[in-house]
Amino acid sequence: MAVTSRERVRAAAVKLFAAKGFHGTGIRDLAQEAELSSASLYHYMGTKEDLLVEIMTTALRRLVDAARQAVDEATGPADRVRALVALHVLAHALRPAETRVVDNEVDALSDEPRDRVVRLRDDYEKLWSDAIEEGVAAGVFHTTHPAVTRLALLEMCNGVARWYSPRGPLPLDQLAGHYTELALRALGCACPAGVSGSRREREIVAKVWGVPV
Amino acid sequence: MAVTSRERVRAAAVKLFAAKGFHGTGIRDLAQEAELSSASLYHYMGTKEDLLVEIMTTALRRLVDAARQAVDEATGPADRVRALVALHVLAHALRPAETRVVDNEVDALSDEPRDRVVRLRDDYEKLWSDAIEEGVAAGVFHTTHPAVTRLALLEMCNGVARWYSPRGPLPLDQLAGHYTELALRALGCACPAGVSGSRREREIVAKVWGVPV
Amino acid sequence: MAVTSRERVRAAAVKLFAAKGFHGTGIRDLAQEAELSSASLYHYMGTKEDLLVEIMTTALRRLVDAARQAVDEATGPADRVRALVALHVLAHALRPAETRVVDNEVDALSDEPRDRVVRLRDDYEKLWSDAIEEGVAAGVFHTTHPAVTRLALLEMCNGVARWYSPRGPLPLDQLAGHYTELALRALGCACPAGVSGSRREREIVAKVWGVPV
Amino acid sequence: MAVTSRERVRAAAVKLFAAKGFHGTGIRDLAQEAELSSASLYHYMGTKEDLLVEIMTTALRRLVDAARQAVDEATGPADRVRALVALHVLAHALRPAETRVVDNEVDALSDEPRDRVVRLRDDYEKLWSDAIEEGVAAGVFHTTHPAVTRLALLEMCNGVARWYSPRGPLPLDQLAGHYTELALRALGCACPAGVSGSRREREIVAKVWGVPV
DNA sequence: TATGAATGAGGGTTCATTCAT
DNA sequence: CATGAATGAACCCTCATTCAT
Repeated sequence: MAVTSRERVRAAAVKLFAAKGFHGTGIRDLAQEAELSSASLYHYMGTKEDLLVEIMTTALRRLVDAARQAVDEATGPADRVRALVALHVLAHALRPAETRVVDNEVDALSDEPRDRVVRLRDDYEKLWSDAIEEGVAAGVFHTTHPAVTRLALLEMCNGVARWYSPRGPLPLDQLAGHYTELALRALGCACPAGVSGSRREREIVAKVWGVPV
Repeated sequence: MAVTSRERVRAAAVKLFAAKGFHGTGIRDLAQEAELSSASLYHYMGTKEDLLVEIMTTALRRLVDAARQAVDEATGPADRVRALVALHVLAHALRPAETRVVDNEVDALSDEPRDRVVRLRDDYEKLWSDAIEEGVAAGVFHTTHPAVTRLALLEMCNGVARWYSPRGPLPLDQLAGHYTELALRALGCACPAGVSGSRREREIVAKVWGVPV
Repeated sequence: MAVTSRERVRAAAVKLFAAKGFHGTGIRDLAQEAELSSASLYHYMGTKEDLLVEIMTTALRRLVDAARQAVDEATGPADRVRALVALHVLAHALRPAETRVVDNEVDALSDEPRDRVVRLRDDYEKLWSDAIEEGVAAGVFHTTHPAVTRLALLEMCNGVARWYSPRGPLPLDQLAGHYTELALRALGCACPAGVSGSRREREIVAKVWGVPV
Repeated sequence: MAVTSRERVRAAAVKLFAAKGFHGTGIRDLAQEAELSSASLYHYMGTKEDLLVEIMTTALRRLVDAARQAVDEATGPADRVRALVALHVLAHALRPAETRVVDNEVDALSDEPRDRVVRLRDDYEKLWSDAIEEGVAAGVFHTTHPAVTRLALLEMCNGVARWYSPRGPLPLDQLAGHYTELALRALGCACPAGVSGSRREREIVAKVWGVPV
């Protein structure tokens, strides 16, 4: 059950990149947080940027995997958006550090890895636009600028990683439910009453992120 | 109507802090962008952090001023929220650099200036919470967690600064109108149809930011 | 008549690269020798390698310039070789540091600058092979492998930079004369008696290197 | 006839020290070349410098041993110099890596081992000066500065290690013969015609270096 | 025999900042 | 007003080396 040095390095990077930004985090900060010498860090990583890339791609791949699964299981566009929102919010609430890094540090990447990361993010957002457009086509959603709405909803949900605290008054499932309601309302959906909870998405998050949620 | 060096320095900082972050921007980058030597910069600024503080407080003060004015002129909670959203979106669309700095670089500040900035931001958000709570009390809005809703809407609108382009297909007033609609819907307001446009907010933005909008 | 910092940096590099090799010389060594902080070095140089490249190309260009001039003025192959040898020996005796860097540190260069340096060296050696081949064709020299002989003679003369001391017993002109004799003998030239001294080459060296020789 | 790890380490060091210099070669480079981990290297060597010392002293001892043998067998000063030159050239042509390390990396040694190495080199050069001075005394050689001539000839022959390739057009014995001729001519010896080939020296080299030459 | 883990020291380079001119 | 010169501290990263396994 030992925590390996490798894991400590990664955890330190996630924590500090989220808290102080990539450029605001020094190698010595990472070393101190990981309880290693700065030279030892380099047994477990390539460059500092490699570490960032690994964190971002892993996080994004998990998000994509989870979202694909949730979308596949959902029935109809409303439920699909509900699932996407719930998943996104839960992921941001439970993994705020990783998700903040993903949301804030894209500009810190150099060209090649940024392209790769952006491509992954595009894959993810495609799931959202498909669901939204499908709902619009089906007459379930009513929004004049679906692409803008998608961006607005995504940003709205991203914010959760910035302020949510598990020690706060709002239980996770209510948080997810609230955001789901906000999103579906914003989409002009008459359906909020009929949509289910977010139990299934919690399972997916727990499984994909491999933690006891 | 010459542009002073002081203005060029400030503009350079706004642009680069927005694009690469405070820690990602070097004094030499600023100097190059401002077409000055790095030593000359120090005739127009204190430390690099002073520059950041000045940018953030100015931007926030303008936002607060504009918002107060808009709120004062508005009639009823729905119109108040509409005005706040429109103003916020317009400001983020027209001043994406300043607003991105405000939204992303708070963590780069040291304790004392951060407190001041956070206090300003709290002043601003207070206008939002007041409007929302008033609407809830009046039975115009229906949301179970007004505070969460406020955060969600603010983040949603912040996103505009990340992607809006004046060269895109969406005119500014439609952008503002769309976000207004999303927000009021999310608030469970039956009123969207009855709310006016965003002409008045454009005037305020133009005046407060002192630019031909 | 002040010595500028820039000159001190260059002089330090020439001295230390010659004494300890490029890889054996640290930036901090250079700084100490130049009586500057290591950060200040970077006002006067690009990278450490840039400094090496500049030293090598300057030295080689001077050698080529001087040699071309000497060759042009010389009369006949024997005198041409005599002039080349005398010039080479004088340059290596008077500028041992620069010439040792040129002779020993080519491998320390990365691909692109190495190619440039090698091309310059080839230009220089071409003057030698032309003179030798001309002499062979004219029946003045007798050597079965002119190319090998050229390499042998060049290496022979390079050695001067490794051991010659102005405080030693051998005056410069005798040094040059001796090497001239060795070279012409090795070339199977019956002429040594008839060739002049090295006064003209000393003038050229003095002029090209810009020093009171 | 397996190649031991110890031998692989030594061979790697010889190759890399010759190609990139002592300071230009890292422990990790050696490990990679020897196909071992960098920690494992230390089973077969002391410090990196110990490795260099061992390589240099071995090479120099072999050179001294071979030269002594060649000198003992030679008859008269001309044949003695011929043998020394042939041996030196053959050794440098066949063992370019070792000889380049000996010729170029003396400055990389710290004081104590450098003294030892220099002493060995002096032993070797003594054989040359003895032969030359003997020849001068006997009236066989004619050179006004025998010590300078010795240095010139040694450097001339060292150069072979820098450029000779067994895949080139010049057979080894002709190479040796050519350098022999150059040397004896430079020494003002009327004898070149009468001197024998370099077969015996090839045998010595083969035996002392323990390889199929 | 062999290596993964670990590190203090140092590598080259850039940082934000000051100051004399 | 403007800057070249200058620097201590820090940057990311690699160095040669040790040691428990």
